[in-house]
Amino acid sequence: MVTTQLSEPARDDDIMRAGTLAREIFSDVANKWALLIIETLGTETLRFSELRDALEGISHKMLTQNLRMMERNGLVQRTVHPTVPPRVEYRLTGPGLGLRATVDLMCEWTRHNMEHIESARHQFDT
Amino acid sequence: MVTTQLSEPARDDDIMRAGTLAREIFSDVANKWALLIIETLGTETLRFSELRDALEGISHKMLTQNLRMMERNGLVQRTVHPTVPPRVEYRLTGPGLGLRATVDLMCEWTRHNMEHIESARHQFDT
DNA sequence: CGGAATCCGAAAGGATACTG
DNA sequence: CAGTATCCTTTCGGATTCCG
Repeated sequence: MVTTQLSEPARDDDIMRAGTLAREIFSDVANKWALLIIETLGTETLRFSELRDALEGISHKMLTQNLRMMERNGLVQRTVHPTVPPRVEYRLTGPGLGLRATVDLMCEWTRHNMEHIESARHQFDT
Repeated sequence: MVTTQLSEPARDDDIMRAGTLAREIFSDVANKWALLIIETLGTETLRFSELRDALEGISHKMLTQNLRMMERNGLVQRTVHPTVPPRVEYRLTGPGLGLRATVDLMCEWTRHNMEHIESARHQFDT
């Protein structure tokens, strides 16, 4: 019985293999709310409530959850002003801004292709 | 009582508002498996089983589900060869390849920033 | 082989209430 | 105002089985 595996051709994106750090980060990043938060923040500094209002449809819980995760990954910086009532502001870090550039392109792609996609859907649904 | 709202400054990414077609498409696209499938397909033509093997960790069900959705959105083309056993091949369409360009950048960003992210995580977890 | 359908446990996510 | 915790419903997603 042969249990040793012949090593694969090792494609460049093999780095996205399951269980790798890259795949884990990608899974954090490649989710609807995280990307929309990045897009909404842009180059601005926004308060928690401003973000919540801008991101229609997000719940209080989802917003805090995603902001925590993004802060942990060093994508957003969280600043607490010790006033009363408290004022907490969020803004993208350097890496966050870098990621934003790619998200911008994805949004641009969406705007540019939505007509085509809609017609593809209608055609498929028959 | 004033119920009419003063119209907002109308930022450009207001197009991603909840309930819009753009937001809906973005939600389809901005998910882990869809993006990994796009990245895996690249410019190749792959069979269902080849895709499943390449995408470590995806289940039979998730793969079909995502491929159906992506086919419906016109991102992938599905070709059935009427042989026995059947042979089904997938490849990115024009729009799919366009989206792939942005996903490539996102993967590149991940590779480039993973060290920084990992240290940010360790620092946060204290 | 690729796909559909079923079942079922796990996880996501909303609503609410409470705290500093 | 921002955040946490709790409860509870919905959805996700894996395992399995059957069909072309």
